[in-house]
Amino acid sequence: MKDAKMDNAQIFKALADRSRLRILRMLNIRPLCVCEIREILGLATSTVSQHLALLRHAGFIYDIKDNKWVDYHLNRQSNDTMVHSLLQVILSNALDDDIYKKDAAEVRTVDRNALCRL
Amino acid sequence: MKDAKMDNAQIFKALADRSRLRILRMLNIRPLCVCEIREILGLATSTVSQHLALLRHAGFIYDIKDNKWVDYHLNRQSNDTMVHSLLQVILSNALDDDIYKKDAAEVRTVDRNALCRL
DNA sequence: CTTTCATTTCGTTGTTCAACGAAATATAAG
DNA sequence: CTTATATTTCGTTGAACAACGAAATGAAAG
Repeated sequence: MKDAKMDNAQIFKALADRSRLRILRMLNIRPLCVCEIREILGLATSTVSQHLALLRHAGFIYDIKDNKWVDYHLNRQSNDTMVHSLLQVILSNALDDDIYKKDAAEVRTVDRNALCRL
Repeated sequence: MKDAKMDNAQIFKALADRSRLRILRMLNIRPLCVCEIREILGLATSTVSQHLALLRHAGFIYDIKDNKWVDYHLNRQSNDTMVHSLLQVILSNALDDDIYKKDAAEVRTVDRNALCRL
């Protein structure tokens, strides 16, 4: 079942949060599971799950159940031109955000097998 | 005095509102004063003024005092690459928004001399 | 089948935000 | 200078939102 087409303003609302922008930019490096994102952002699991649901409804990401974990992927081929263009803008301006470098480093070193014992 | 450089998320927050998106797209047709925008959006003058202040702080628009009125202009040459790209995206997707056609027609017919007697 | 564990959903709480009208400001006209 | 008018600022109110922990779900492991 497909997500209903979203209002322009709702798409921007999905992006109007620092944590969600960080998530999108981290997913550009590689797909991540909820607990990896939780670890890097330092938020409660339930909060991260909420953020991911919001981004998914807006069409920016999708999830793939992989036995134990749920992997979240960037939706690079959105058929919504607004979503597609906005994703481009966000990713190409990642380096302007001071926290991005730190997040990127953590994405590369985080190990889901070590940390997912909440 | 220049506006301080804004956080990425704050820039998106400025766009995360239906009325503000409508304003940006209307200003793409021609500069407008507060009371013209108030008339088209059907909001209180103070509310419109607030929206305009927000968009101005984020760098999307600027204002020019013109004797009786304050004209708001689209800032098409922002030196913030994020702001510049986002404006492009918003304007080029205007036709996807159902209300845009109606707003555009009103922008072309509204007469500030007739309506600015609040 | 029961336990374990990753994730989602639910209910709550404090904060942010959009809206308004009233008061303040600023500027043009009389 | 005084009035009129366009806009901004202020204070308030109700709605939306981000955060949390607890409870529910669902799937793999024992």
